[in-house]
Amino acid sequence: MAPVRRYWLMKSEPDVFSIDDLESQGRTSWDGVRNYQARNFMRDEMQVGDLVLFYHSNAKPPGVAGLARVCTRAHPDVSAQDPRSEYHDPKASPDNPIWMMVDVAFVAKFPAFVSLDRLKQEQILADMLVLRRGMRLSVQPVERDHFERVVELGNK
DNA sequence: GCCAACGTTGGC
DNA sequence: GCCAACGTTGGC
Repeated sequence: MAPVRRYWLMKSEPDVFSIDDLESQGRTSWDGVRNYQARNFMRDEMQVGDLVLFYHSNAKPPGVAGLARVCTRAHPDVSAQDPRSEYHDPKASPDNPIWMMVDVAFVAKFPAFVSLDRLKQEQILADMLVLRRGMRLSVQPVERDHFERVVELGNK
């Protein structure tokens, strides 16, 4: 039975890590997620091969900058155990890492950046999670129809 | 810089 | 378990 591919949106502040950074590095461990719901998506539902909308948050303008692919299952985010890391969590330990991450690989930078304003103009995307008021989740599922439409917009 | 929305913490 | 206080997110 072929696995059902899922689609995701992951937020990154481009001042910290942008789609260009991912392109030059090829792949990265998605460290620093410190929200349980976001962690649970990575830990419980992400599969190798899932595709990801790479979203630039806290940016001018905010929006979807490109595509990435999940290339590992979830594994411990060891930055939580590093006292010198800005992502340090004193409750995390080798026996109880608490926080998890996946690795993602660069797939493409969109020829046309899909701004948040542009997303809001699309009727078909009206109930996309990222457009919901107060939606702060940095890792969120995306419906296939929504994913495909965003990719169309990005490739225009 | 503002601030609404949300998640977490901790006293009770 | 409640909830006020606090910290963070993230668009504007």
